[in-house]
Amino acid sequence: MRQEEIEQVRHLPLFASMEDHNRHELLKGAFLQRFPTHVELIREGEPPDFLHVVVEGQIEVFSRYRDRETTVAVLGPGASFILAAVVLDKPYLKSARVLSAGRILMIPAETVRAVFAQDAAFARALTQELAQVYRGVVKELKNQKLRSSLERTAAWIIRHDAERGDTGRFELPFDKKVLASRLGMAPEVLSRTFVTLKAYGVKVDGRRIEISDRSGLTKLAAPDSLIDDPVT
Amino acid sequence: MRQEEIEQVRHLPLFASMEDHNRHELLKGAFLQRFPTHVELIREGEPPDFLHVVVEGQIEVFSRYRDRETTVAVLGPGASFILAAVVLDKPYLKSARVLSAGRILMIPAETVRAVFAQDAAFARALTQELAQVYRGVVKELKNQKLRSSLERTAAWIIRHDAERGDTGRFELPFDKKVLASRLGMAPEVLSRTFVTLKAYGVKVDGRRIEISDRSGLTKLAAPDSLIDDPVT
DNA sequence: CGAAGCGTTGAGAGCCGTCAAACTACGTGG
DNA sequence: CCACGTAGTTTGACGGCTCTCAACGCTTCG
Repeated sequence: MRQEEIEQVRHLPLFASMEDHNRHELLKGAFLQRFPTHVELIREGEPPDFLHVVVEGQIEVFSRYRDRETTVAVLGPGASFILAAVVLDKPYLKSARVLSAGRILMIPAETVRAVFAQDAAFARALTQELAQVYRGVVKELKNQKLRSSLERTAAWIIRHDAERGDTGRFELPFDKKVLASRLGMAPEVLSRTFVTLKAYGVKVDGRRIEISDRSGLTKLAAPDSLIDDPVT
Repeated sequence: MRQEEIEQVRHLPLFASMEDHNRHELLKGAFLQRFPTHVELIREGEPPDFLHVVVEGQIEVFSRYRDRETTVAVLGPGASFILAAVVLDKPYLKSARVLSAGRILMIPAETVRAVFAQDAAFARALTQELAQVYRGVVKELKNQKLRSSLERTAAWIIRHDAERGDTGRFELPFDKKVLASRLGMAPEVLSRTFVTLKAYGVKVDGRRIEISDRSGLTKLAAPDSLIDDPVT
């Protein structure tokens, strides 16, 4: 990795507090790799070779079972993935593919574990990172088990709007097909859900979403900070 | 805590590798408390006060939303819970109640964070523990999103039988009501699912389960180590 | 221009939840 | 020891949610 590239990633929470020479150790064996759309970066069941960090672009994390497939998450810059598999040296539980082209920082799994064993600050950063993502999955599990498709969709719209500054209008960051899978429903169901949401003041035109009756939508979704809030 | 009680918990993976004086520090402020059935130990939304470790008995971890409720996990001896909330000092995402009476080790959250900041071995143990439970929730999310009720129930039976030594017969460890919630369905649905499973050689009599056609059941459930295997 | 993929819509079926009633198991108090 | 109440479980009826299959329009791209 070039010095300039290291500068781009050293401020990520995962690396920020660690000792300089350990960060150097960690990053000197790393690659910053470009990937085109559709490439499958990792495949569930395989042993972990690299810790991946999204630097640019969008990554879809998904999982297969029989002939089905579901999207677990869509990651943007700053997010790392398959950290737990790397730490425990156990097979990936999820696959990942490039949704929109970008660059991925890849750190050899062996190096991550070695530095983890040496650098206490890094170990603590990993703990915090894992605690964070753990809570994220728990929220997603609650979202799935406790809400209907309509509620999940409404809640997603409110949350996504909030992340974009509560302007009441935004563009879908990826295909509806992916959103449907992410929300745990068939594409046809999402399509019909959008139709239903018209009555709640949600206008959908292609990728453009507009919220005209926030209170009605909020009443429908019943947002809950213990499910929807990304920071709590 | 008495010395004798400390002996009972010091060998848990969470405490095994840490320095003696830090373990002492951690445990000296801890309580080993008895709780009767039905008591609600923690309530989602509240700030974390103690790290809880099950020493004896059964704990149901669940979550509420609107007038609904779902069981996230049922924990037995050796399991800790709400570790992530304690580490990050953020509100509990889940509630917990006593399913069958027992004893809980309660370590003040403040102490956990203090020792975490001091003892590198403890920090690493936390990382591993969190990585482990993280993977557990991911598997559960896949289980929910990728399988039908029938498949989840069949897979649960196979897995639970395997944990008991593949004898082909075992007793439900808790009420069917709880199992239904754990598996993500209404009690009535579980009841009907058991009826359907008769055709696959599963006999249900009260709490007694018997598997007579393992291959048929396996074909139905399509067990997947990346969903069902507790150690992978 | 044609092919391929996405999104929408319709039709139909199956899965799942709710409500209600009846039955069972269990523990408590008389 | 029995009567009773409570909670868990089962069953039926019903409706709604969600999935699948299929057809069609639209956009994109080679």
